[in-house]
Amino acid sequence: MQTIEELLEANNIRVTAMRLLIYKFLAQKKVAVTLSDIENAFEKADRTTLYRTIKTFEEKAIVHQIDDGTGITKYALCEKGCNCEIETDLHLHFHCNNCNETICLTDHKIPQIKVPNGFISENVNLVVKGICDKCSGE
Amino acid sequence: MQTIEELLEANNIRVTAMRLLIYKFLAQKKVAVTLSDIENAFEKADRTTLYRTIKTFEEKAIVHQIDDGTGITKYALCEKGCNCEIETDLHLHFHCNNCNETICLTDHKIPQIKVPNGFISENVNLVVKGICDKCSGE
DNA sequence: TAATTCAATGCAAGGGAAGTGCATTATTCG
DNA sequence: CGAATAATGCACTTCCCTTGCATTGAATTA
Repeated sequence: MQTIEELLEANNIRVTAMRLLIYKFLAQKKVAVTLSDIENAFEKADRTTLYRTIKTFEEKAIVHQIDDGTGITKYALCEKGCNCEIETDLHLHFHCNNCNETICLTDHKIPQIKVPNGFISENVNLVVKGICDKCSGE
Repeated sequence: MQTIEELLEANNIRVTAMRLLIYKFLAQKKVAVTLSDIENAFEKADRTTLYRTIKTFEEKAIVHQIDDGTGITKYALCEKGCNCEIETDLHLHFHCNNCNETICLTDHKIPQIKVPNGFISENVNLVVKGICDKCSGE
């Protein structure tokens, strides 16, 4: 088992108290979060610090960005099955219209998409919108 | 052949000079445009007017909104094959990483996407990113 | 240990896009 | 024509993203 400290160091990210807290917050969350979500969770911290921390995590490929169509960027930890640094990896995200949460479905792959002649597909961003399991089950 | 005036009236949109110009601008553009694009094309007009005109077109279902992941909302005219008022219609858009343009591929349908048990899919937003035909052909 | 260096953090400010309230102008209808 | 309603223009606000710069803190070296 790898500690968070080891994980950060393995990705060339200097370990600080703030970064450990932010990582734990992301890990505990099952859904993708906005910067404001993180901001509300850590009222003591400055927004800029959170912003740059997320950017650092993104550059070091332990976090990836999600655009679910709400207009606000969301972030989620990369998992084992999430090879988002690889361009051909096909992301699938689910956005719930009821609870407004966005979930990363790493084990659901996207089928091959056909594009017209002359077009070169490098990346696919797919967001399915609807009702999530929590909201539909009640 | 239907004139633009007739088309607007058929959709319960009052005909004004501004609206005709904006419609023509959208029709002449092959790609989806941002509000700023329209703003730059009509420097005389106020941004609010353009904003509300697009909103009106959207409500009357002659324009649809596209979220291509750039963070800026884009708009495109609905065509015959574009039944975007129907929730089950599957939009497919192509975003060129080179020229930064977004194209509406109405004749390319999206395959059925499987979601986990308990999830209800209502809508699918799919953006393929890569190089468009113009940029790849040179 | 003390001094130096570089990264992380915090504060302030700016920019862009979306959206709203209200007055003014234009259009439609009686 | 005159009244009512819609469209337009102006001003302003909010929200999110981003950057510059000063300060703090950690690590490295003499």
